[in-house]
Amino acid sequence: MHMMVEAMPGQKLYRAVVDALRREIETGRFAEMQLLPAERVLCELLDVSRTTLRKAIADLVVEGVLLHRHGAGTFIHRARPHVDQPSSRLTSFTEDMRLRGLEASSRELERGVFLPTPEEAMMLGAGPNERVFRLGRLRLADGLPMAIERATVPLRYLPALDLVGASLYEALSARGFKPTRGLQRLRATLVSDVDADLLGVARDSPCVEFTKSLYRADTYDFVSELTLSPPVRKARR
Amino acid sequence: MHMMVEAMPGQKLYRAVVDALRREIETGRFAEMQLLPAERVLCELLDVSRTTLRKAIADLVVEGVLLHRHGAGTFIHRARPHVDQPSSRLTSFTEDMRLRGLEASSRELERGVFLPTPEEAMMLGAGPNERVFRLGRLRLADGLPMAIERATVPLRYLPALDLVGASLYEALSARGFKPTRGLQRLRATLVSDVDADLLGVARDSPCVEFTKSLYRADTYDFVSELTLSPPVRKARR
DNA sequence: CAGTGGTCTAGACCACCGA
DNA sequence: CGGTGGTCTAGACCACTGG
Repeated sequence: MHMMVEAMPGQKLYRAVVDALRREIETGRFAEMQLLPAERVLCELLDVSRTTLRKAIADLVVEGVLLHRHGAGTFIHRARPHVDQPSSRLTSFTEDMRLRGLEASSRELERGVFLPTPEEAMMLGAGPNERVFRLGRLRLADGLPMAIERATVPLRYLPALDLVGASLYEALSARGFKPTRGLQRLRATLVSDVDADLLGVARDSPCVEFTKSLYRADTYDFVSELTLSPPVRKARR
Repeated sequence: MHMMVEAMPGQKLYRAVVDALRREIETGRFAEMQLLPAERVLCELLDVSRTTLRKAIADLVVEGVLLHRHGAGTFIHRARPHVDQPSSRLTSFTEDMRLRGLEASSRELERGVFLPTPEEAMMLGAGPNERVFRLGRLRLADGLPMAIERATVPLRYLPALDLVGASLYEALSARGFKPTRGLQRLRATLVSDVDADLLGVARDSPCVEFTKSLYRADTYDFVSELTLSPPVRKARR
């Protein structure tokens, strides 16, 4: 009856529970169900403590798979409106441009392994000596520079570097890391000299800086993007 | 020696611990410190179980106040680059415009208590009968419509409605809810008929829809914003 | 009211960091 | 190695939901 939640050595029990629950919800005996069995029932089924079970459930709630309702029960979040692919943002530039009738392209600016800047170390929660992978791209629409995308991610989350192709997110996904939640800022700022040259605008031009921090479970990485207040040329339809 | 963490009746103990820690970090005996005392030490100081203490610490980590480092300790996140006021986004329109040399203004479109749409109910994790407060504003720059901001928040997170002034975030903060993390989407879309009229553009004009979901701890609310691909008139400096 | 999730406790052991 | 945070347990009581 155990529903089998044996944690492989080195694996955390609650992660095994997360997997087990996800499995049962998607294709197992909880498929078709809208309401998860009560926690105390699940504890017996899975043979884990309630604390462990709740830790697992909490993860799935953050993921958007489950939904708590205090005195009512834990619900399975079917038909979620925001299933957004984790990669949707990084690929969306192309999509955005396409919908405006512009052709998107990009030029790689920087790619490699570095020591994090103090700011990065703080944002990533990484040690000052823990190396990070950095990828910077200039984004163009119909050949016109539109944005600069930068992504920095602690090395430990990445597979072999030569496997990192155009999409950093694919590489992350391959390792099982799917950034799904984020903290973001959007604010006016002044474009730096170097960035100004790249974008082909006068330095100190007003710009919108968009910084997005993605994190997953207990850790996170971040993506920063600098978008020029559009050099929109002509109305398009 | 207790450092006084008595939870008022009806208040959760770990919230009291959160407050106590925040106080000590900002102006108390942990000011100047970079490394928080060990958890087992804090447990004795505060006279709470380690579980409760960790729950409190976890909240502060989510808030960006503290930072975990496994075998090393729990650090105080001083000089955070992203201290963003929770209200920064909602007020940032004004700031953005100011930096571009434009004068920002706004017109209130909608304000009141409603039943949530099914989509909202799902996003907010609210019951279909739980009422929500909704606030919509048209944002203008030098009198020109630039964006539509909408915010929806479950009523239970708000104080008396007549206390909700121009800033929904201030009202939330007053109740101790500080949305600090978010999931966001940014995508190209077509502006709806009504919105098109409001913005004074032809319907089906290309637009960028920015949807931001803010959540706090175990629940969340959301803010949605629609920004017109700028009707930029003339270069400004 | 019975049943649910939410909080809290005390204690044990594991995994990691740094000197 | 000692000290730190991370996981896990078993059990208790509180707070809310719904019929």
